[in-house]
Amino acid sequence: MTKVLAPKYNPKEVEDGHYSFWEERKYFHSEPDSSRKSFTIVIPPPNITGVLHMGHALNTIIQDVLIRWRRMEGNNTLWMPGTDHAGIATQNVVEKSLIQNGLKREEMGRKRFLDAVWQWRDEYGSTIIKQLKKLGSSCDWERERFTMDEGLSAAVREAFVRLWEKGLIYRGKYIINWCPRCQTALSDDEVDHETHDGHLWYIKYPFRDEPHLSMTVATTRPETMLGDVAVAVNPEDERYKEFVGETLVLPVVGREIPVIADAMVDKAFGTGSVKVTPAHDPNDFEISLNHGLEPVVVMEGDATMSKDAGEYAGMDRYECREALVEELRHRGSIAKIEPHTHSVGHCYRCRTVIEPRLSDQWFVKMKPLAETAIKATHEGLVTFHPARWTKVYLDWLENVRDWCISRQIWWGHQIPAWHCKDCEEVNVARTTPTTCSKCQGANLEQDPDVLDTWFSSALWPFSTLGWPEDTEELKNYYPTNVLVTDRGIIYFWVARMVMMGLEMLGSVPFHKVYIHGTILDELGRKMSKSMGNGIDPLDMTERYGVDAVRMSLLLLTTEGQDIKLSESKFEMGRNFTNKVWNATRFILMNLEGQTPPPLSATKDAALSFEDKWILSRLNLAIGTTTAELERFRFNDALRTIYEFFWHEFCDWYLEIIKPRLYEPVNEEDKAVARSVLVHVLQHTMKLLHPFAPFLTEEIWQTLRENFRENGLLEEGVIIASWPVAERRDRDIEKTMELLQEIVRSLRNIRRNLDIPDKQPLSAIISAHAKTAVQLLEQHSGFLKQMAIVEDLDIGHDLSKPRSSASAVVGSLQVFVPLSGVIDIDVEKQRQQKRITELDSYLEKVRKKLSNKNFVEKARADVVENERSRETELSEQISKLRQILTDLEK
RNA sequence: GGGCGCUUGGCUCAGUGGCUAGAGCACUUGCUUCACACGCAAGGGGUCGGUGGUUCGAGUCCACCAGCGCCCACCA
Repeated sequence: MTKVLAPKYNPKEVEDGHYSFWEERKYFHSEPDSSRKSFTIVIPPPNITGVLHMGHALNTIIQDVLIRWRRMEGNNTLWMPGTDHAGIATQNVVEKSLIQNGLKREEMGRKRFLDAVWQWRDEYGSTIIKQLKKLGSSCDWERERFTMDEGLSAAVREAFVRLWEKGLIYRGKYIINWCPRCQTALSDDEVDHETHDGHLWYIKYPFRDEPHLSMTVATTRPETMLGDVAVAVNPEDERYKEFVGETLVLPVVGREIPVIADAMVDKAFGTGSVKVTPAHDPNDFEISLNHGLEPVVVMEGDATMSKDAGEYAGMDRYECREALVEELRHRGSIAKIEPHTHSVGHCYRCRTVIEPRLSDQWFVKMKPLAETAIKATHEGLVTFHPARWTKVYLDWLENVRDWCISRQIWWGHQIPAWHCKDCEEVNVARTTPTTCSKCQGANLEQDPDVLDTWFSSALWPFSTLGWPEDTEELKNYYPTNVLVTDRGIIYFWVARMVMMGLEMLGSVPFHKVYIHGTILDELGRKMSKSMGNGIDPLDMTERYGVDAVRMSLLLLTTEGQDIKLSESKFEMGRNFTNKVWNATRFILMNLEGQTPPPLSATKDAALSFEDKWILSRLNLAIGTTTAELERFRFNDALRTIYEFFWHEFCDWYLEIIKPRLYEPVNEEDKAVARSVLVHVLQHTMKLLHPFAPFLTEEIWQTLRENFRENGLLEEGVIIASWPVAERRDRDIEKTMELLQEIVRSLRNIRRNLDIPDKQPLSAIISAHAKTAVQLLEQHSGFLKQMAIVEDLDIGHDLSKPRSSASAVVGSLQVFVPLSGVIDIDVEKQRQQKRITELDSYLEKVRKKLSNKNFVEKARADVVENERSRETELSEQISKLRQILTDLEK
């Protein structure tokens, strides 16, 4: 008994069921298997604090398409999932929630706080994973990893120790980026620069020996003058040469500071003389090293002024700025204040203005690592898609600075270094040491800092596969094939993975990097929580269905271009899911519960014209879809299927075969049509499966339920094989094009002359060539049916009946005699318009052909093509002119 | 300051130097036709930001310009 489908596709009814079905069948699971080609993607691990947004959705859907497609192709496919502990972000979130319960991190202590974070993680950390599943992600969930789980933590330690042993990790006192709110160091990449409208304060520093004279320095941060230890000028600067070596007195503070010469000073900026604040500015720190100056720290970690700030101690940095400027103004020390636009660093996690701070930190020496990565990239071992990102990535590697990896937070991988309290030796070890390697003392204390989250992320492609153990997984799945991500983390993540992969395993972690576009709102702005301009992907899946969301996004995904998204875009996908659903419904209804023989059992001779045509087009669609997927052209791949299914299969094939189904000339012909229907449906469902897994699975299973016994579903119960393109028949495709054109021209006449859709026409088609007459006669049934023509007269050089509408199709003429009233003016207008149109084409063609250079230099086939176009166009025009003349009689 | 991307019909976007520049949405007209009004059929609408160049031929390559956007930079 045939299952009757509802007239509308209802995604909600089927989605959950199919997902758990796939999981139960272990459809997503992969085991190492050296006999098969593997295809691996590691997911960009979302933060455990994350909530799914459109960016994740797009990223995930793209990976799922690639994975499902390659799986269907027969690869041993692994999509490795997991989450990232996201050090600072998570610590911030948990701290906030604890504060609501009156709990402060500092009061709780490290151990209790970390317990609370783990608890939070167990409770909320898998939210995003559930959301990824909702989208249909076919990850191997049995292998899910977390950057802080045991195995990955071991990998982090191993990597750290190896780098330390090679001298690629060092510790020291430097100026780093400090977030006063998160109270931790950040790497250069974790600082977002924004342009601010600020001021440039010009402050006069008097000479000690001649207090009525002074040097003027310009600064954007007057409060840091409390920590000034010198004034520097360029050694080449004639204006100041004579002052080098003199002593100035720092206003308000009263400290005596020297005038020094340093090439780092830009003569052209400000006054050409600059205050030197080593503890609070990276350049000044460098200058101080060259000149042996002792830094004066005037600010604490929370951006309040320190005791060395004298009377300003305890004030917030901006409060201090205001008070100090007021004081300077009062004393007459301000020469002038100018408006000044400059860029200000902000913490990428909390937006607080970054403070350069002098402190002890751990660093990775990047140059040697970068060089290896650059080399591997030049050798083509890693390619970017689109290719332009290669340059962005290489530029970063070439100018890379050392990476500050220590963070003064608690949530993360604590640095595997133990400080000996007796001899100050730093013991770096894979396992917790009990005695100092230098003095054998047992007074060891682990470094309190944790590692930058991106340190563990950099190991992700192999730590998730069991490294540093020598696992079967590593042998089978590493290097992975494709990395799919967004341009925002090329430096943070992609480049560092390449470096670490090469350093730890000696090979790149992936061969291709696909960088997809960013999802923007309707106005082209980034979607953000604070602006409230986001579109919630889960809300969209509720309203339109997962497959509709997937297909809509993929139809918008051109190679790497940003996507301006609005809710209405999802209608495109939903409409298509419904179209597919209804075509299936139609097919099932017309199979009447009977099982057609597989197409392979049907003789070619039994196939009719339209059968051969649709099969030829199917083969084209299969080939094109596959080729476009290879190139990461998701929109073109899906558009191919969309076009084929909707505008060829539904619009033409389903329509033309209706009589064969409803009033068949014989049962065999009906059975053949049914076989073709099922064949095309099955193959399109396969092609569509990576894009719309739920819909296609539902249809597949419905077919199976109905035809359990017939061998139509050769792969069993899950869509599991990718179709292979077979031969096309171009002659048939060409004939079809002609027939379609004739049908369209007849429909056009009908509409233009206001003939009701159902009223049958009489039509005459005149051809000059005998072969054309023959061909058309063969297909007269097709024409009659599709254009609703009752009497069709096809013949050699037939003449136009007196009162009739006409059209020229290729070398043919189509006439529709109209016994009743025919509006001559409408018909004349129609013909005139067409003549004008063709005339302009003809003009272009003639222009080309009259160009001697074109005829001589252009490819022969191009010239030949233009020649035949000229002939055809002029013939068409003259026929149309004749028609027009007749009308005027 | 440097780099990159974008500018094609009303809107959102495709478009591998040469098929009459396409699609979805919107629009117009006609259809409650027994798969689908989340539909069917027929249409209207752009000369591809500007200028110059390369070429037999440019939306497609090059240069410059303009507007929009993104990224990078030790702009005291």
